[in-house]
Amino acid sequence: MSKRNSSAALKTEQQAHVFAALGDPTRLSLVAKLLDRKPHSISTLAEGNKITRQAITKHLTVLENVGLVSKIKEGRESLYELDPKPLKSLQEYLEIIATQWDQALNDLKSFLED
Amino acid sequence: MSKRNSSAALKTEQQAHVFAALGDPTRLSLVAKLLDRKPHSISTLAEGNKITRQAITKHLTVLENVGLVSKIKEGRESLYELDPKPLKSLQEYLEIIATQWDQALNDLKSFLED
DNA sequence: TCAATATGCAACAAAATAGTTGCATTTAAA
DNA sequence: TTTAAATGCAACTATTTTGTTGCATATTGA
Repeated sequence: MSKRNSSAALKTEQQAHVFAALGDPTRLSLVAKLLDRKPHSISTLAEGNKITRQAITKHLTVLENVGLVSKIKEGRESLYELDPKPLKSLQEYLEIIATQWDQALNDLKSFLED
Repeated sequence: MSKRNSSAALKTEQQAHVFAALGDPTRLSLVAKLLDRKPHSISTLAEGNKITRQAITKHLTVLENVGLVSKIKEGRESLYELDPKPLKSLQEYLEIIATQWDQALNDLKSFLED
């Protein structure tokens, strides 16, 4: 079919993984904490949470597996920082969807005005 | 602290539910099929899928629970159609995030240019 | 009315998730 | 060199998810 080069044209499968990674309140709040684009240690990210540090580590691994965060070992701590690419991709994906339904509405409008 | 009235200011918890609903390849493909904004029966939506109709029904229920689709019973069939509001909300949510990280980059830039 | 179509419902099983606890390892600091 | 801090790793449990099968119910059409 049509050829697209933008990152928004990734397979549905891939996008679903990113959606899934964001589909947990704990992980979404972790992403929110990382929005300052600065590296945060696991301990820092685990602060204030009700669940254990180990659980937080697992969530960070999930985010890392879909490329939403990257991990850098520095001294005795592991620093995580956000990678905006997958989020950008999702944004574009939703834009495409929005375009499609706007198109559907316009088609309907044209039809009704006929 | 700042007050926002847009639907993008919903709780993280709520957004996470929508992300989770989209975080499954089968469900995401169902949403794609519904993008024409027309009502589709369960059988129609199940066509071509490898999994059973009953499984599709469950996925549709998940989508319905987060408000992404609505169900209308017509005769002997159940018609599902897309509701774009939650998707719009997600889009705005991602836009806010994008704004935040752009801001972070600008702050960094200003700092470095100092 | 009878048969085919479209769903609904419920019980069940397998697999993935989310979280915990306990202990080992590595690094920084007193 | 001790101690405290930050993680890593593994085993284990509980819950949720995903999907199946079998059967019942409701509708449409010949």
